[in-house]
Amino acid sequence: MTDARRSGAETRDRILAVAREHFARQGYDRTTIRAIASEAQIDPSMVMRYFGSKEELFTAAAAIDLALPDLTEVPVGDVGRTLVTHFVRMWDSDGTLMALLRRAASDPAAAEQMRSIFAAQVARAVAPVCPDPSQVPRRAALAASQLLGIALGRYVLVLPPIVDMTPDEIVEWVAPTIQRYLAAESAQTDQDPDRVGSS
Amino acid sequence: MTDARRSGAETRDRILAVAREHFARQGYDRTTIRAIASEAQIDPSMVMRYFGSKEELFTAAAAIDLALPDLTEVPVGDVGRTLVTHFVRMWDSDGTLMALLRRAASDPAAAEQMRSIFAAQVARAVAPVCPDPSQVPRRAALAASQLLGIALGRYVLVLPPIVDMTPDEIVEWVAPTIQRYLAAESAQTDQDPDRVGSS
DNA sequence: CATTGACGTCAACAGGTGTTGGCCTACACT
DNA sequence: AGTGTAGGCCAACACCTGTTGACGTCAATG
Repeated sequence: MTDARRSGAETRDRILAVAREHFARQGYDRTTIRAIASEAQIDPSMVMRYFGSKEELFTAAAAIDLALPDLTEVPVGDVGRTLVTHFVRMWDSDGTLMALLRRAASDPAAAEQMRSIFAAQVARAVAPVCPDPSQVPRRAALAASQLLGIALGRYVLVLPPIVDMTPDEIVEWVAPTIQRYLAAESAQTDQDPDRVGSS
Repeated sequence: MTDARRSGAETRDRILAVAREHFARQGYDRTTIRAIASEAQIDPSMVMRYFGSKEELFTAAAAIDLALPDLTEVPVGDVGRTLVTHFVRMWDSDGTLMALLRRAASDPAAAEQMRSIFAAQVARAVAPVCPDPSQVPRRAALAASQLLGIALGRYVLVLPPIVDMTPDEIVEWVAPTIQRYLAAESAQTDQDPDRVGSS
């Protein structure tokens, strides 16, 4: 009857989109294949046929490209601001990273995925602005901790004061932190307080 | 047979202890009543009798007292350092907070619990050191975001660079951030009046 | 002694889960 | 035409989950 035959690759994409949204909103465990299939107007078995298993579906849905800007082309003093702006924008437009973060909270495999993203993308992008190459991982991790902390508060815990902040306000407050973690000469000293916050 | 009759309140505590550990390690969904009961050497139904439901068991296991120090008795400049030290020590000694954090990642009720802990304990403790009372929630939330971000990186995601840091090193790097969020005159300036670089 | 009540076990229910295999149908190709 | 194949649905399997109720059994209490 109503067969509504569809293109195949098209439904595959539709499943992926719905899956991303569900994973991002409810986390891995509470997301069911049946729910995804239902919302994608398809039979659950089709999800299996396309992706093999729930595990593989998640992996496919959580493939992430942070699309980090080339920091060598950014004035050194603007690195913090640039990164915070980038991440806030990314979180607001795509729930994929949130999905991964949620799952990482209770699944070691997803945590491993986050670690590899961190190492391959964040640490790499951030390297050129750190004073001491040997401290790149540490500085990158500190910056990541603050950025993820904001994401946690804003999208997962929904802490009202953070949710109420505009993207610009977040940038204003957090950028100096990232700037210090990445570019300060040492833990305790700021790099050049007089120049922070130009604009 | 081997009845090994026990004191009651004692087994209740045992269940609670095992539950805390499981919730902290695996999160809420992946923790099963059966597993808890098994490790506590008891029948699953006893867990229900003592706590009513898995939900209530979690609530009982996640009752948290942050035991925050009285910041009015701490030199203003040491507030950041004091708080970071306190939290790092707390995370290392008790997994309860981690259990709650993990669950909050996928369960709105646990997130709500975190919000109330935040409002009742963090915001309250932090209030006296903020310059502008109206900004207390925002400043407290920013501080919380950084502290939770570190917890996330160190205990949940297990980012090597953060795990490798000693508690003292974490304090060294993070304390200035907390200090600025709580006590700085504005987002962009450090608290030291001499360094306020106005244009 | 008898009875009560707390501590504990056992077995089962009811529902939801990922996953599988069989079957149907429309389209493209020979 | 006939045929293969990809897209799709249905029903079921096997398993695990929280939860429940009936049933023991020991100790203390009247």
